[in-house]
Amino acid sequence: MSGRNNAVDEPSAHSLETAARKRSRSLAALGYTKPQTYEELRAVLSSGTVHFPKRLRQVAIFLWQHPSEVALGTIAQVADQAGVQPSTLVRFAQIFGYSGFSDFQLLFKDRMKGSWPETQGSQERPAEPNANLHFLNGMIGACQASLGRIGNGFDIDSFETMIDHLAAAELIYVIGSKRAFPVTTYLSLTLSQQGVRNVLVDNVGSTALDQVGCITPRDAVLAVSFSPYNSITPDLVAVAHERKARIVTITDSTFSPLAKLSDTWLEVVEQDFGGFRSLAASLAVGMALVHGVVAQRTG
Amino acid sequence: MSGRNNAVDEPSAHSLETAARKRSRSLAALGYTKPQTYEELRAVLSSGTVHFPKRLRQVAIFLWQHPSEVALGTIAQVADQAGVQPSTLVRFAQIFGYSGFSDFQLLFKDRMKGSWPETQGSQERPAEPNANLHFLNGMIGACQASLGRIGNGFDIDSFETMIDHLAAAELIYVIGSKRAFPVTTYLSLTLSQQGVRNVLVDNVGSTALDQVGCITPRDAVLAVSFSPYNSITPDLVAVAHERKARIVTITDSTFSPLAKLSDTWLEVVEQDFGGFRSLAASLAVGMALVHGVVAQRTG
DNA sequence: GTTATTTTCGAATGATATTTCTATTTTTTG
DNA sequence: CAAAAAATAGAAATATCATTCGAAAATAAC
Repeated sequence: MSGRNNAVDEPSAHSLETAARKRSRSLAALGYTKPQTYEELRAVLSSGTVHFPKRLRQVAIFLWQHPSEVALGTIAQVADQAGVQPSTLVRFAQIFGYSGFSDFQLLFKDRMKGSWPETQGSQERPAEPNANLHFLNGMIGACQASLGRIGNGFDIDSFETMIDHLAAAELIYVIGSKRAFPVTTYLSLTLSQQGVRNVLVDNVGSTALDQVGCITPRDAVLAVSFSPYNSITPDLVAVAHERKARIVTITDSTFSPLAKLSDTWLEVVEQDFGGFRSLAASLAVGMALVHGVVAQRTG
Repeated sequence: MSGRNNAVDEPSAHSLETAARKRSRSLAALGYTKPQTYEELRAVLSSGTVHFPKRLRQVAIFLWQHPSEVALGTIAQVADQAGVQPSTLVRFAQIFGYSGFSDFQLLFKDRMKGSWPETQGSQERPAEPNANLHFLNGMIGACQASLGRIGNGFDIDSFETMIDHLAAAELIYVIGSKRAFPVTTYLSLTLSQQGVRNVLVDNVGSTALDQVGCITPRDAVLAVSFSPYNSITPDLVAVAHERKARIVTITDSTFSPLAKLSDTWLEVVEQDFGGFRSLAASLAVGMALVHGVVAQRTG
């Protein structure tokens, strides 16, 4: 784990000379550039252009077959499993132009995270010329990742139950603050456009508590809340709970104070990029809820 | 990464005594057994039986939402991302009966090793029997399509110019109604959180016209508008235009009345599914704008 | 409002992991 | 077959990491 930040690949006059003299052990001197991603590494390995001696070949094969072990393990563990010395792994990494194993291992870790190289380390990104564009792409990635995750362990039963509750309600109260507010805004608008009567509890004029004070047991609450759960939303939902309304919730973890107040809740985890969080998944799920309610009422 | 192999859980006479004396902070003494797998841990966390103080709750939420970061990172990296001290992570692990973070981290690593190789292929979506689920998938598809289209013919120059205008403004007015309102809400919130002063023109109390009446030539307007363009937004932007403010716009066609009023505008086309329209692309682009403005102002 | 308890923070410490270096073995070349 | 070059293993050194501990802050109880 000791990633050093020493500058490595400046071919000084001396190193060039040395390289020439000893017929260069490093690929860099052969015109190769060090792979920046796991895929690039794989491509190089499979190209067959490089011929390794026994132990290094052993390493290459192991990396190829057990990438996750490399990502998760320490150098000692990996070396052990591959049947070589730790130093052999370091040599291998250095042949590809990395400062050492830690540096090399980041390829495998990044691959597993499936996300961008987490702007840790001091390496600049030469591929993306424009910083703003890079952020845009990152944001798009975060949105798509959030959307993609909806499928994993999606609780269909809860989803259906939520639709039932909302469809059966006399009046739907839509509650959410801060980051959740854009979501509730859109849900409320869409509900209204579809002819489903609803109240958006927006706390304009600080009247939210009075509004929820009108809730009856025949009503339902659609609450949206994300961590950190320090907004007014839990308080409002608590009131609704006391007044015996049905409560359905979209939130991002079981630790949401709303989870225990709700009749049914659905977990939707949004990804962020550089601290800016996506809302795509919550909006999609919310829209689907609205659609389901409309379908059930009219069908 | 320092996984110790010290035998841990032999409850010596002394440790039992100690535990009893200080009313035991660990769950083990409460009859819990330490979770052996990631799923068990998740179950315990979600059971809601454990009540954590602030920082520990923060940890729990982070673990819940970013398991892969925990598996791949060092304690310092994880702590940093979760916004707590490294020692807090150790405490957390110890509450569950582990000797320390390394031990605890093995849960996450094991779970990653198991889940990666198998379930990553292209699994087909088994013809959705459920109508509601079908709609959800359609909605997700619409969002992803919208996001995917951003790349095609994206006008980088306009994008940059918009950032310039907004960054140079004394005060930013954010305007958008109906479907665009969720977008402007989120943009305004994020701007404020980043320390960029802005006014969200929400027309509460029908004061929008009066608000834009205060615009000066040193201000900028960030307008968002989609077809049909029958909202109040064009009127408001027209006023801003008369008052000589810089106007930048996100809209969905050249026919938008805002196009001709704007100094710069960007086309973002959202796809819809069954009449329910995505906002994902607009949000992503909007976030990127905000990020750019912040970067330019602070950089 | 005060006291007692729990929780958090941050620096010091102890342990582990990674890298470097050198002697030795293996391979290649003349 | 001998000599030179390259590759390897293993141990020592160094950087990094995880953990502990005491003081300070926050919280809860009285």
